[in-house]
Amino acid sequence: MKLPYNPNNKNSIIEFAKGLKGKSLRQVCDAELIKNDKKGKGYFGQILEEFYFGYKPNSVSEPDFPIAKLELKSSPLKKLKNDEYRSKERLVLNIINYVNVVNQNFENSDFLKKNASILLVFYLHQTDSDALDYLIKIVDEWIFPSTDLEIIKQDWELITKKIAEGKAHELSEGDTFYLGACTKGANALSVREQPFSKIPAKQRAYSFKQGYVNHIIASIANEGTEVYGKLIPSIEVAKKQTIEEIVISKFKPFYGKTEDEIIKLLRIEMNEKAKSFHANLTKAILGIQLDKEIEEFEKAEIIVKTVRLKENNLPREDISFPTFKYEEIVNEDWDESDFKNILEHKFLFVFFQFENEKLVLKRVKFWNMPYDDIQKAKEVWDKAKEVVSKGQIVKEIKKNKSGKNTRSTNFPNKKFNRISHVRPHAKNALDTFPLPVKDRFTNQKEYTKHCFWLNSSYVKYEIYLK
DNA sequence: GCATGATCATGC
DNA sequence: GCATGATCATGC
Repeated sequence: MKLPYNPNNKNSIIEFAKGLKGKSLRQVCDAELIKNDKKGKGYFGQILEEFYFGYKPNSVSEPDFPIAKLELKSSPLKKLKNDEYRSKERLVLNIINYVNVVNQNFENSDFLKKNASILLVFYLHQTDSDALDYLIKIVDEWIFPSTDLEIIKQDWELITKKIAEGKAHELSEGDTFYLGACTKGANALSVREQPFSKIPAKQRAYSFKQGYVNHIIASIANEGTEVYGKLIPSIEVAKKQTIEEIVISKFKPFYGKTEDEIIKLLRIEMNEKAKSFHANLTKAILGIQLDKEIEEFEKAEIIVKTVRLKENNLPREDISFPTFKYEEIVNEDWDESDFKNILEHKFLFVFFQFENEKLVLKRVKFWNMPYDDIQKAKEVWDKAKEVVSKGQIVKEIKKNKSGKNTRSTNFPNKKFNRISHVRPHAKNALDTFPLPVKDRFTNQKEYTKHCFWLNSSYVKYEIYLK
């Protein structure tokens, strides 16, 4: 069959691909040829390859168009309330071959051979419609900007190092900045061998973090770049220092200083009462304008947490995460859960400590939860899911001295698990989410919003003091 | 003094 | 109006 483009010529492929813009697969492919027997996640991509570009999907380590050195990737978008587009998820690339990768360097790696130049096709995902009807929004080639490539190289090297140390089974997305090692396979049983350990490791693929994909979308659309401030000023700096080193070197001069002293040294005006005070202080120390977001943090989806320690090094408060919806958690699998997703992020902790009633900057620390601890935190999630599923949230209702009702629950508390617990996180007791199953004790169809918390003792011993 | 239940404040 | 980061209040 003669193709309507030259598969050996990059420009020809890209020009042909642009014919997809504003269309759906049903509009551009011969609908007669498409059998409706393929469903699921990879369906859009398979139809795109076979019935638009006219080649059979394969899984070789070369790019999809080997002569033109171009890899084809399609990925879903979601629409925000303000009509802007964002990536619906991470972008999954080639599977990591644990055995081979330890003999490669970045420049000759399977990863770079396959993904140095990517033809991206972004479509708008719609929950209830057929993949053939998804509207294709963005079609363009993606080549890494040089500073990004430097970060990705460092990420790739860190992943490779972990495998070379026999720790492929401990890989986690939070280990790296832009390029992650995400699990890939039908289920948790999808494992493969690793070269320096007998422990089977979960099958993983290289992936761009969702935040990085959003950045790709924004730069293709050529918009939104003015809302970012850069941490890395040039490729020369990127080659010399990691993001981690840059951040720590900017904070270090302020270690041991009080908040007031830091503000004076930075010569900035700040409202110390403002809710955003700590976020702004972090930006100011990093040399980012207060009205801008930190580009590298957004791309790497780094979660910044400011912690105020008591004199005994214990955080004054546990650390909260967003509330979870009861109706969602009962239908979720751990692997797709919001809680696991958060725990796989990279965090930047900024530790202040009370000394003579004043807050002093102690240190900053990049951290991501070790694989074993994520497994342990799953027990808290499992328990919370069980309690909601069985309608067994409320354990007891008591009146306190002032005559107010106080309920105790069966949600996992601090004693249940050393890492995390579940507690209310609401405007007040009447601020609720609907329940999938009526609560047996109270007969209520809704319950006060709750969320997962990180135990203060865990933060002290496993993050601050380690 | 900590664990647990509950709530506040700001910004979008 | 709500999500989010942060904090308070009570009882053991």
